[in-house]
Amino acid sequence: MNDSAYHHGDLRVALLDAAEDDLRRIPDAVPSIRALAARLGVSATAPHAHFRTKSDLMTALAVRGFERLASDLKETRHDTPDLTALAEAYMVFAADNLGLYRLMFATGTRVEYDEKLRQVSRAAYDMLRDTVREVFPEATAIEQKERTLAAWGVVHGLASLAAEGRISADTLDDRSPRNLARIAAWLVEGRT
Amino acid sequence: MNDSAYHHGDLRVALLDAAEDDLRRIPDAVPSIRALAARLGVSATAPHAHFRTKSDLMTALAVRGFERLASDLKETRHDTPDLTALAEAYMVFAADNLGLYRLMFATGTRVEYDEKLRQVSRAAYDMLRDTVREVFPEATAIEQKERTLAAWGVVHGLASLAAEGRISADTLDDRSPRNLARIAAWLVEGRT
DNA sequence: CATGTAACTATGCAGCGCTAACTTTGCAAT
DNA sequence: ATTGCAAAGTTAGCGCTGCATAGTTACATG
Repeated sequence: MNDSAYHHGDLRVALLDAAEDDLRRIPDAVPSIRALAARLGVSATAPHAHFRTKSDLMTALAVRGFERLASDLKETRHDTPDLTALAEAYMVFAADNLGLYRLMFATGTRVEYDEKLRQVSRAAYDMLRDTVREVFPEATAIEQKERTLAAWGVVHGLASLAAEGRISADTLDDRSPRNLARIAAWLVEGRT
Repeated sequence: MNDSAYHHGDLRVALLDAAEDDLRRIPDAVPSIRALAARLGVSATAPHAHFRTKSDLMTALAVRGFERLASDLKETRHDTPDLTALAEAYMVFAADNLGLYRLMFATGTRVEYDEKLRQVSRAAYDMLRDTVREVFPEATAIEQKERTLAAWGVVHGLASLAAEGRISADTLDDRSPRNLARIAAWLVEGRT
């Protein structure tokens, strides 16, 4: 609430915003703490007061990512269970937030060590689980579990492959999020 | 062939071996050139004569990874087309070569800029494509393409999620490569 | 008004990738 | 055999990184 040199106001949020902005502009580069600090006009070690390690900053960033992803998924889901629409929202998120999406599933981002992260990533997963349950109401509990996991796998797999540029034009003509979602949902729904 | 201080013998291969060994021992850490050089008893900049940049070293490592993956897949495939067996070989490779597998699909590893890398990763993909074709001989060309991509997506997706520790015990009881492969193949084959 | 604490600065360390200039070695052509 | 040259390796050094430590400032609270 104050713009004097000291006490930036909300450096914590400003750091996350700046990092996310960097990630959006150059998805291939991992933002550096020092560069973020310089950009915000604070000393190189100021961020350390808000994030003990760089990993903590990245985890906080991933948390925001999962919150936004869950929010996006929720928006498409509230009316009627539609696996294709849900998958498309997922693909669009991955494509529109490439750097952030990579970070969310990066090696350094260890779900098991951060309760908040586990919570929000679980929330996104539950969205998918509920939809699968509604699409296959007659399936056994185990089948629903396995189909949910398989659905997550194919959606995340295709999104990741697309994100890393692993799907060549030769492999698939239309590599749009919409088409990738169609293929994923087609497989999960078991059409032939 | 010579162990004098100069002319290590085959520093290039030794670097790749050492890096792979590091990756196997600490899958979460990216090997540093300087540390590799120190371990091999050469100066910090000696590797530069064989790999212009670190990215080049990583790419070469990824190439070896894809060669081994393709070789593993080939071994399971030569007799009869079996999606489950192929998927299991994939899952086992990912689990047994965690660090290397991550590297192969890491952001820095850009298939589009390295002809050799494109070639070997394509070879692994073709293995999957051929099996899908044999399992669904009556499908149209487009359907085969899409099912192959979907199969790759679910196999890679589940392998990645497992590799990053994203599948909790609550989500799936048996997280063994074998069971993950079973689920992936089950989805691809369209059983209900 | 005193004081403690959260937020920030300054300094410095070790490690990183990479460049540049130089030295050693082995091979190949004369 | 000698020479010349390119490949392989060395040393020195730059700029960047994350992080620890110690000191400083500002605000909130008694």
